[in-house]
Amino acid sequence: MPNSFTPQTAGDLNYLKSLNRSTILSTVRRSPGLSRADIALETGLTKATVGSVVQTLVERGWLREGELHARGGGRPGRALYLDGERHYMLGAEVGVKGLRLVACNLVGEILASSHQEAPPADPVSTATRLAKLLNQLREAPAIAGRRCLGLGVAVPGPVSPTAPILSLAPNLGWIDVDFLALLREEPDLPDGVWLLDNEANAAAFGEFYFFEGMPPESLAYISADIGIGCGVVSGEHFPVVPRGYQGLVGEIGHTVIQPGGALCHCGNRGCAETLVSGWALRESLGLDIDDSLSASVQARAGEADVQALIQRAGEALGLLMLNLHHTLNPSMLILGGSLMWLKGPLIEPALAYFEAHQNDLLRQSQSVPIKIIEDSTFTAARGAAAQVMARAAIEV
Amino acid sequence: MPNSFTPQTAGDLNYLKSLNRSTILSTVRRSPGLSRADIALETGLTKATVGSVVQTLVERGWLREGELHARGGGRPGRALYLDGERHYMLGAEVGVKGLRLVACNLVGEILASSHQEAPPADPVSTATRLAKLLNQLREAPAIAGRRCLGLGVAVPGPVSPTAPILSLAPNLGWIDVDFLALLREEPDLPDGVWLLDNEANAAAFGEFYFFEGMPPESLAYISADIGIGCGVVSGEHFPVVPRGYQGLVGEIGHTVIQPGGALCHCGNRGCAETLVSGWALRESLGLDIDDSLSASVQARAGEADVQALIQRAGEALGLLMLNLHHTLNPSMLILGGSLMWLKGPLIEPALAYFEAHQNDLLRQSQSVPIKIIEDSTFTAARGAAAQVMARAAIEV
DNA sequence: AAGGTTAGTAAAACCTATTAACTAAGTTGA
DNA sequence: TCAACTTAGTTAATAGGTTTTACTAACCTT
Repeated sequence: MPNSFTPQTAGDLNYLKSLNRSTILSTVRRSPGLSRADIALETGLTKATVGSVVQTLVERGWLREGELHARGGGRPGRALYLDGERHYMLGAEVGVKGLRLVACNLVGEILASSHQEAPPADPVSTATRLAKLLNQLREAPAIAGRRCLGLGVAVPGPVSPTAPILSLAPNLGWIDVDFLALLREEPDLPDGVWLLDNEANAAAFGEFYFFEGMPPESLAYISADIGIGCGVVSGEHFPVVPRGYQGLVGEIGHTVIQPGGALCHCGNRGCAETLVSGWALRESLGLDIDDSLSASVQARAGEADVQALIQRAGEALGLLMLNLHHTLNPSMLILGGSLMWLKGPLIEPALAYFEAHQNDLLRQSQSVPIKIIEDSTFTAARGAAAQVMARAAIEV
Repeated sequence: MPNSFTPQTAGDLNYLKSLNRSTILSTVRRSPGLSRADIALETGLTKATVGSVVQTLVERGWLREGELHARGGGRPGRALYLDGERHYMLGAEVGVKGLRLVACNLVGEILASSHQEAPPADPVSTATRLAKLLNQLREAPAIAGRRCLGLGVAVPGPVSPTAPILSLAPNLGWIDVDFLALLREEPDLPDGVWLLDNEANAAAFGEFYFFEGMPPESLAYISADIGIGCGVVSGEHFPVVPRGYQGLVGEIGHTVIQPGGALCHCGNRGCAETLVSGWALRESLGLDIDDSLSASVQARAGEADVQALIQRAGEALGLLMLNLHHTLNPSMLILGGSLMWLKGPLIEPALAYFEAHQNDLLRQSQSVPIKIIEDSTFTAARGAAAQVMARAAIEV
């Protein structure tokens, strides 16, 4: 499974060492500023072990020592943080409307980014185009002198769970593309970990991995764009993105929520995507793929049928959120994707529907936090970079 | 997390030893008859390690040596199997219509079973009733001389992911019941691992853990009974059942598939359970909870509206299966629960709907195997026993 | 300034898997 | 029939990691 790491079988002691290293790393990532003693307490490792592991991590540029913090009497502990200065990861998204790239550091800060709004053509030329942009990005002064950990690429379609291959991208017209292989043909790209993943999965992973504050137990990221996808993540020290048998985990855009409803481009009727998606809304408004949906909607905001259309789309989104809750039951929901540019008229009906239809099962327990990412231009690209970091961390 | 084990952080070397022990155990469980050398090859451990671990496992009655098998030249390997003679696990299901109990061995064979068809009253008296039945079961001759690994209890409602507490069983009228605590008050029950889980989760786990032949990567078990639930399992050596934030993973009966449809007992409209469930079908046919659904349906099989009702229910089930595929995308689907007694008239429309609505995403990849359990009387109880074994195995 | 408290380090002991060499037990073929 | 070969499994020494234990460091309280 080239796209995931689950430490499930032992082997040698190296395994244990690497396990401890990444456990400590993830402990600091989840709560920056812990001291060696804190880490020992939290992980169950001894102070001595933590001390020696931290030393190597500091030497290799993954951790840095921070300020002292005194707590009552006794020698104050030395705060530890992920070192944001010595490494970077490249993340890219091949989106339906263009290419987006970021370089970010171990803390998830974007050091440099670029985007080029022009739909990808065929896979080969897109690889060439992306390679050029990547090499331009690597010239950025903020990156100078850092080591590159690798490159993650997010794509708009399911990726095979057994190999890093994009199996189908309906909105690009690509089928079974080994995009990383194409990229490898390009000159001057950096070594390191190379990963390919679905755009929603990558975004979900990034939001979880670089979560500000203590991350939830699990998280679902709904990507509302041309189509509707969803990525799921959970796992304390080793966040895992379930992919499923055919890489279709979270393809909620094609769950049927209106039997006998409108015809979807997938061939079925009543898919969620026929009610809420960039594709369906553009269709209903008579727009082209290149037209700005939010601009058009804003321009026609006064028209009753446009209002009703967006309202219905919002309610369908709320229903999807509810169904997701009764199926995957994540600890947190994040809404992202270009549809978020529609703002209140779409989002408010969605939230209202979600709130109004909490049933007995949900009502009695703590309600689920919902976060909305208004501008998710680089969310997937940064998420792909996060996946690179997670993989590199276990090989430190 | 008393209900799950995920080996994620290291600690000491004991951890590693136990990890290797249960890895080897699960390797033999998944492919019975392997030799020590085979295991070494498959797990990546050395022959020496495998040899010593296998020795302790044989001594402790978890593995037994079988026949020799010669493959070409060279010394023949000694086949290894799980030892079905020295241990047993107790599994029980507190169902809406009665109590079901099994004692089974490490291979998943049911050594003894009993069921008592009378709806559970309040939690306390039910615990007393179950305890009596358990102690009766333990007198069975097939169990004599074996060590009991523990007791697993399956219940018809979501279990809190943080504590072994049944949060809500709408069909029993129970709320926040600590059923294991009640059981512990009863005399003479055996020690060992005690677990509580949702009935669909337990069934899913059991079907996965005791799968005949090589188990799929992941599996979803749809429990079609008074309500509709679903359990999911995946994980090679350490199968994991995701529970979610509030224990609602797989509560697909309350996903909405017909907005504005019939009123569900949960308060919402158009839940799947309003179309396909023992509850809704009895309602439509004017039956009591105690009436046999399958008998009534068979008696009225000639009536057109009954036929249509069952047909619609089957189609709703097929739609649920399809939506599940676009959300959790398991490698295998298993259908169980008392609704399966309705046989062809329900199942055929479900399978037909599922087949007919495979969309582009599904069509190009290998289709998903579907297994139907006609008689799932003891499936959940045996699954609960399987969970006990899995837990006990990591502490061997 | 002495005593108390917590943080972190150093060296030895310990434990487990590996390595490498061995024995065991079958098949093949002259 | 027997030597050569091949694969299975065991044994003893080694290596590599974590822990234990004892220590030093550094700050606060009185």
